[in-house]
Amino acid sequence: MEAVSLLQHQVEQQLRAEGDLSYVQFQLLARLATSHGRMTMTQLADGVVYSRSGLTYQAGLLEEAGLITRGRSPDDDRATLVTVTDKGRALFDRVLPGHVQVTRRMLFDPLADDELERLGDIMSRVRDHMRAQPPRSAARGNRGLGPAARAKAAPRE
Amino acid sequence: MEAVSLLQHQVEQQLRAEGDLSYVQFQLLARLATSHGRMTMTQLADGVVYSRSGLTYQAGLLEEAGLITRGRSPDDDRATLVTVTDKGRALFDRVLPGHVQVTRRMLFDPLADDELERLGDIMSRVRDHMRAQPPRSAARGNRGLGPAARAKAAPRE
DNA sequence: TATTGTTATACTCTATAACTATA
DNA sequence: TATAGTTATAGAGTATAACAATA
Repeated sequence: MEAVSLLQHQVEQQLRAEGDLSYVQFQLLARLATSHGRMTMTQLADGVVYSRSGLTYQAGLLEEAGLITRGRSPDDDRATLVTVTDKGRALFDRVLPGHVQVTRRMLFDPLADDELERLGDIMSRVRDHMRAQPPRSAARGNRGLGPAARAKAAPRE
Repeated sequence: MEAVSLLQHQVEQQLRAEGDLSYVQFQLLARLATSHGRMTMTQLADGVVYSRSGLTYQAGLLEEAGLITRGRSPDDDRATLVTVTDKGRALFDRVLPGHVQVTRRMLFDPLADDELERLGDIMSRVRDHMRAQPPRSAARGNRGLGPAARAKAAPRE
């Protein structure tokens, strides 16, 4: 966990310094820039964010910054389709090399090839296992964000 | 990173539900409960927190909750010695089993013994490597919290 | 001069609940 | 009745800068 914390911190520093992005924002941008077309908010949220309102907030920031666009879906009038703008793509492209560099320097460099491969295998399996875990509290009004979101627990007080 | 995110989220849920603790607070408590005597704020911060004020804030919460005590160090009048109270130890003991259970269920269960061992080896080495990395911006007024803290970058604006 | 720690402050982010609108 | 998304709001947490006190 300490290694992860150090990595996350460094990654966030780089993203903030070179693109004024949080890691969550970078992930959202990466999803959109990597995918072909548009995505709904729900699709976009999956695995990145644990509440709907959290995504709305982040999407609001990204839209305000001109990195994404939101519009009604023609298929489903309830859904919002999110698209990366050229500016968004440009920012992603501008930030990505530094991100790769940090990741490499911090995580990949000290590992031998077979170790890195093994790490990937292990963590992929762990991820799949976690996604398949039944949520602890399957509270109502809290569905539609995938397994990760559904794992959200009861209110604090 | 997704696996880590899912794990962290579940761990935080458990700690919040069973002990009303954040993960940072749990880590601080764990350090103190595990160590024999008292620790200075600086020692306590190492590897857990990235700013002095952040630790002061968290220590304030823990003290207010009666989980720790802060007092002047006899050796160094600048330093603050932090001690776990009985209540703090009790809370840690109460929360720990659930923490172990979550960790086991989410992370350990899907792995074979040798895989878990390998994961430990790999991540330990990664951690050591990261700790040894030279900070990107060795800004002044930002020392004394160990390598992790020193990695802190320039102000945002 | 450097280090330890605190405080004031500003800001980011997250989450719950309530709500609108569509399927 | 369920789902998609937004809004209002409250609260937790973090970090910078300025500061006081000691080494």
